[in-house]
Amino acid sequence: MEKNSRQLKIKNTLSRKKEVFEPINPPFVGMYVCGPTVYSDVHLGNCRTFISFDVIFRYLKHLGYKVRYVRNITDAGHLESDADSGEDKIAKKAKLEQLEPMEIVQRYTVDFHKVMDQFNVLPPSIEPTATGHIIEQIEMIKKIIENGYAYVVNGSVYFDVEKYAQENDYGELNGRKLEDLIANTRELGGQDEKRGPLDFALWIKAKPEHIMRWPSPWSVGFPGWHLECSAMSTKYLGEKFDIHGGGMDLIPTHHTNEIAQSRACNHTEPVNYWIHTNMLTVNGQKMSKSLGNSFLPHELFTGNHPLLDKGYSPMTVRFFMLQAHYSSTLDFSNDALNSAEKGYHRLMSAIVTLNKLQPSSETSNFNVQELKDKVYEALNDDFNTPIAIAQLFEGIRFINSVADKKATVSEKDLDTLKTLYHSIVFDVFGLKEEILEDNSELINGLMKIIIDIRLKARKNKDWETSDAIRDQLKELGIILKDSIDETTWTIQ
RNA sequence: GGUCGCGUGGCCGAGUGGCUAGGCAGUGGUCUGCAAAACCAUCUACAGCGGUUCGAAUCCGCUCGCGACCUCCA
Repeated sequence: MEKNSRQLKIKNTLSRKKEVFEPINPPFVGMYVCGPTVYSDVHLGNCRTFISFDVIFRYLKHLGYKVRYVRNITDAGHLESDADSGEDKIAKKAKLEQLEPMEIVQRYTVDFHKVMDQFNVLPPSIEPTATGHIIEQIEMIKKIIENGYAYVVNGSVYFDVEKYAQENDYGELNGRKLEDLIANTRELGGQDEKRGPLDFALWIKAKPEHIMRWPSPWSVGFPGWHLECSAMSTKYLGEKFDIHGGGMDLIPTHHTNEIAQSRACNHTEPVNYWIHTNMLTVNGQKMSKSLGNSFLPHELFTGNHPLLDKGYSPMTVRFFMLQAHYSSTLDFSNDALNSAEKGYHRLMSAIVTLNKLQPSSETSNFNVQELKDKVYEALNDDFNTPIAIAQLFEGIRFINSVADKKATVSEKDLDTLKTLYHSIVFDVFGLKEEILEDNSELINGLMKIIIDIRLKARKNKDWETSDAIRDQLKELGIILKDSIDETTWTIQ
């Protein structure tokens, strides 16, 4: 393999270029991803982001890096609007349902974990919560004030963007000029406390009716949304760490402000590589809660949604997402999901076939090493899973041909193939076998008896009986396949 | 309005200067009692116009269409 293709390259939002990945302290890698705000069910767009970063996490580990992956839970401070005057999302929901805010947080955190588990997303190394880090956030605000980048008004603390922008490039992540940003700011009510239109809250004094509140040097109140990520990433990954990720809709405000806060506090660029995932779309439009076109995971799994013909399994959906690059929009449709379902089954059954394969010759009539190189080349090129999958499908044709005795494979190549498919498909892509594995003695014994009876019927050309057995088993979800020398079965 | 991005064959979706992406669907064949699966072959492309180049889906310009952000959103 070329040395080039061995190196992992990452598209960095900061530079807008693909850069060779060089961790600060190899083999350690610090990665922070903005997690969910747990005030309602996760929708599928969120899931796409977490699945994308799960693959990135898995691949980095596969390459031998020791990754500390921090993904937060936002359980306070996320307001309804960015005017810093709206209600806290959690508190609002709590009021609506007459529950403690922490009951809301608990319910949707549990639900979130359950969905992540269904998608076979690995838990992060650390999953810190905003409410668990109020002290860290207060300390950070103190420093920012000391450094002169924040001011206090009526018990609330605001970040001074214009002051910051005098010495720093505020728009370095979103590529916009300060004047343009200011020119495009809408006049919003409730902003009278802010000096500049781009200033944002670090600490917000709680109104009397606000139920989520903590004491601070400035007021009894709560932290601003952007602050938690800066405080927690600094605490667990240091003032400067390797990778920060999230959905691309976080670029213009959340991540831009995160950088500003961190720099204002620690005087250093906090992140080397920014990775942003693109949106999931429905009929070409961004899937979002406010547009009402979002799917909940369980609606997708069960098919219980007006836009869906049927349900699709978590692994089908995961595979579907991996067939597109994380940085492209991905459009949701029944046709696309159906194709993905079939493709996923083709991949999985090829692995079952591969597991049973025996070396058939001293040589292989397929370049297995080249296949392996191409798969890694693809993944090293900014985690290009669609290309890697395409390569795996090239290999599947070979695997099936060997099984059909139309091609040969050497022992060494067979080993390489098995290792490649297992490590990429299961370890890196995080896919798993969904077909029910029931290898109990009883079932296997029963199936052998049934297949033997049917075999006799077939030898006697009693097609009526043999077809009846096959049809009735199919109704139970057991699929029989007659090949030349044997009949195999699978449970679906 | 400002900033940015996109437009690929029936559908999804890679690819950024010259070599078949891939999946699903279709067509023909092999295999098969049939079915399924599999294998082989094969069809449908690069929004439009102009430019650069020996050569462009790929670079540049214009036009048209779509989207994202600028308001909470992964």
